[in-house]
Amino acid sequence: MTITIRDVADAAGVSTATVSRALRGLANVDEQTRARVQQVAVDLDYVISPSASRLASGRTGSIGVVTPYIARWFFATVLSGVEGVLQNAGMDLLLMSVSSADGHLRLPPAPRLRRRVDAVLAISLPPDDPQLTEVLALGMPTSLIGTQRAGVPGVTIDDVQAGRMATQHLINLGHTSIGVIGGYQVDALHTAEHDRYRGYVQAMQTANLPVDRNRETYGYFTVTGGEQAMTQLLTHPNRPTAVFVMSDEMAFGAIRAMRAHGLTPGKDISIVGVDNHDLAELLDLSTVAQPVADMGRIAAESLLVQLRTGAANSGLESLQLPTQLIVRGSTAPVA
Amino acid sequence: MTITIRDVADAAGVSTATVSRALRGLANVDEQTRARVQQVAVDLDYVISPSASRLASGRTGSIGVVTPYIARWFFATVLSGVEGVLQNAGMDLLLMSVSSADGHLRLPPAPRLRRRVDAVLAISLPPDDPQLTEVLALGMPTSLIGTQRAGVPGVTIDDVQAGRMATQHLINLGHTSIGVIGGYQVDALHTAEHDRYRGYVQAMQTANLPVDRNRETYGYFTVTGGEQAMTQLLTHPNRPTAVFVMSDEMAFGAIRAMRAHGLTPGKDISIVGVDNHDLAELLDLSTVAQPVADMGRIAAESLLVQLRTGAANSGLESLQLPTQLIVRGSTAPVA
DNA sequence: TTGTAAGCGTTATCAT
DNA sequence: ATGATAACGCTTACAA
Repeated sequence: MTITIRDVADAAGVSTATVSRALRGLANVDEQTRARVQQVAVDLDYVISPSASRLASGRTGSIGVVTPYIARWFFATVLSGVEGVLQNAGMDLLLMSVSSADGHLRLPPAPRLRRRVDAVLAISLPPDDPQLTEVLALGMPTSLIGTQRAGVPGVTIDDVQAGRMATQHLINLGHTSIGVIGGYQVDALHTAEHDRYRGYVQAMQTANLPVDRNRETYGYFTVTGGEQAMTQLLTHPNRPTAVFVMSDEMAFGAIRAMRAHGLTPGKDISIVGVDNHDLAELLDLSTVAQPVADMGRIAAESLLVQLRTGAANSGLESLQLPTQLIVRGSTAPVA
Repeated sequence: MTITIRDVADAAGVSTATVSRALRGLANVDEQTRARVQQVAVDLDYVISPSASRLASGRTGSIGVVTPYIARWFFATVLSGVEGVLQNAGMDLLLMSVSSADGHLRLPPAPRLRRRVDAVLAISLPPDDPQLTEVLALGMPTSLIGTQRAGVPGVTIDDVQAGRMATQHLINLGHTSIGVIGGYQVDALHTAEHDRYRGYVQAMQTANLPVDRNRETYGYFTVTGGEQAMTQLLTHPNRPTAVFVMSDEMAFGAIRAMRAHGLTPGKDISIVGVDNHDLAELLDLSTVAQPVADMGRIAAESLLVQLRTGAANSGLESLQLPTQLIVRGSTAPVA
């Protein structure tokens, strides 16, 4: 019923081995033969059975993308970059979310990944995350996006620099009382937010400005989280005149909080975010732009290279992409 | 090296057949035996080979999600709903984007889907799209999200009603000169935008208001597209006093265009969108909310049912989820 | 360059 | 309830 390599072989008058070689573009196949086989395959509307191929070859031809979120801008944008590259390479993309945020108790990714993918792409998993550790223990090529871990290739931006740029921008505008809205806890090691915080501290200290932990809040990288964090800052005794927000989405929330308090971004308090979200321009938000889709593309390509090279986690170390400060109306000289 | 069902069978002192039954929870297995087998499997850290299982059973245990976009809010949100359900059901999610928007000439989905998934979930593919037709010709269970096609189960909202609600809201506010920003071409049959347009026309005609095609523009469902469309409307001889925009993202662009012209949403021109995008509230945008993540969840669940029932496209017809008008500051009584 | 044939690790049929 | 064993459809040494 379903047509197999056997049928193609018979129709083309060759062996299944030759069909296999011809169709996969291997060398050592007479071009005449190859052409004939290809033609027959098309005529018969032959489609290879991935399962059989995988079983026989040991390769799955698919890569797993592990991400804590799907619907958030950063993750969706990275994912779209990854998808483009993988589809182009003829690889299957197995999408797997890890995160109990939506209530479900999810199985750890490692067991779900075993034997079903050739490589893994992990988006913004904290480098010390035990789930990540388990995945790495699987021993397959792995690439990290947004975070760094020794010995594992990946793509990030220079988060320290991003934090420094954003903060320095505020300092340059004359601000001395500068607050921070982070994600969860800036103390976690090696995460993007920690690095961004370090950049903030560097800039402040270089300018001999006080780093006041009372002006540090967390917005959980969500709009509403940012709104709450900003509200907290606004109700603080001596509120900051400027705030470095570690993501645009949180900054959007912060802007909303300001409006609720009758305050105008840029005019009353300066706000600078990170990402250059699609809507940052619309909201006139100053931000440190990062090439999100490119991060996905490049990480995916690096993974394909690892796969071809055969060497797991070899050679390619962590790559840092450039960021760019984009000044808009949400930041202005201190009154 | 890699441990197989054979190893488990030997260690448990049973045949591979029994191991297979025991581990899959089939009936006709002594519970004592099952328990022992399970224990051995755990001890040996046995993981089934999906390829072998698929080859032998003919089922892939994975479903393909076909979408034109990944990074756009609606699609990413649907996708996250789908992913949650599938992961919960132990199904693999194969993500496949169709769209030449990012430059790549992509292979049609049907050949890429054949023999590698058990079912397909298509997000917002026009019902008359030849690619969709090819996918359906594959004869596997398929579910549509956001569009309807005779004989194919799916989940949508009542787009006619959505268009009517939005428009009627503007009419209720006293507007008589109402423009439209659609996606591509509202003439395409059965697409969401066509239905929304029909709803608009219904409302206008019921109110004895003129439907002026000069006040119909297209924003390609993007922010910048919406901006351009709005700009076009604004530079029109007699501009509308209110605009029904078929998606929030386009509405965001429209708002930006208004600002560029020194106009304020709600005050100078009323704007109502569709979606209730995460940032709609922030931008004070009135909109017709649709339960996007739910659409993904429900469609995925319906697909799982089809898979279990075994009947392709049987029973379950298209399901419509309720929408809700959310009134915010971007719509106000006509001056 | 091409063919032969032994796997690859399950599932499922048919006995027992 | 359990066991033998024939598929499942391809890849890949090894031969020729």
